[in-house]
Amino acid sequence: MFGFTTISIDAKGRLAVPAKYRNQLNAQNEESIVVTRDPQYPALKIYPGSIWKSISTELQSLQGLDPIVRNLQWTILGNASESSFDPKGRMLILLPSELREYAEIQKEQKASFIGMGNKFEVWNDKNWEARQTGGALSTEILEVVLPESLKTISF
Amino acid sequence: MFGFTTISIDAKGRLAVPAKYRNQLNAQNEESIVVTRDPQYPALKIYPGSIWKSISTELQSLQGLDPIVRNLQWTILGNASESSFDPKGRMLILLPSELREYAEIQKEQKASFIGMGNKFEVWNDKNWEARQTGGALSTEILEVVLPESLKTISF
DNA sequence: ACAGAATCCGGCTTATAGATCAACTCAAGT
DNA sequence: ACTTGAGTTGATCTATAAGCCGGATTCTGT
Repeated sequence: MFGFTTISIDAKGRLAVPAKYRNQLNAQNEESIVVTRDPQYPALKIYPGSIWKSISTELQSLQGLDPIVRNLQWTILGNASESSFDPKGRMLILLPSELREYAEIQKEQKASFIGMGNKFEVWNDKNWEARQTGGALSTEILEVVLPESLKTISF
Repeated sequence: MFGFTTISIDAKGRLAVPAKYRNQLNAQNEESIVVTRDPQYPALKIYPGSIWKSISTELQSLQGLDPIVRNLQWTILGNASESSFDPKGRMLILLPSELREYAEIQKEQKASFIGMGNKFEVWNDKNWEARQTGGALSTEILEVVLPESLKTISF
């Protein structure tokens, strides 16, 4: 589940998961996926159900006194939205408007769907292109110094 | 799997893997290969399936909030494209247009296919020649300072 | 509570990109 | 010179994305 595809967001703010990834998700018996914020960049993360389960469990189990940890819990857990396959094995995700805003993705626009192995990212395609060529994003990159407790989680 | 061959990209942006390498891949029971960006130079990397598996697994497992790590994940995982042998044992790879652009390889042009042992590289043949003679590439080389966590991965 | 409006969700159709299949030419070796 | 295999080009076909439409459901305002 690698590589990227340019997809279009329809007039209703929906995103269709590209078939090549869908097929693999089906093959792995994944029944749902979860969309949430990327904690650093103006982008969205998409996790297959099983991956989400382990990441969210790990995040929840962390003690909540460290401000960075709490922030991560809010942004990742608090913005999660689950979708599942339709009876024909297709998947059309309705991106909640807060997530669309966060990732600067408008309706009827192009977006980049990026396969990162066990998870995916969705970018406004202009931002993705800028990233690829080393250009500036419209939103600043956050500098994050991670506490030890997070070093083992790969978001 | 060493040495280099000059190959040509056809009008549709396709690349045929030279027979001498193909045969060795077959002999090693490799069933697919993965093309992706070289993280430093305007060139493409081609990994046999098994090699790709270990590299991509290592990359994914790295903690994902470090900007350098994420950049590597994006460029390597996010640009990967898999191909497999056809029934006759031949292999014709369609190079995605973004990869062609990145490596400055145009349709109907020559390219250099370089065997590096357990992986291959594909260069615009002018750039390859320039590299060989110490001349300047048309695109600057990126300076990359690798964090310790990446020192063990041989891309 | 009801009506109207807006939003959400599924089905259908069509243009297209990409994968497969096939054929031709060239080069090399016997 | 003939045969075989490789490289290259061309053609076809299938799967998919995306646009469109209509029905259903929820929300809102009166």
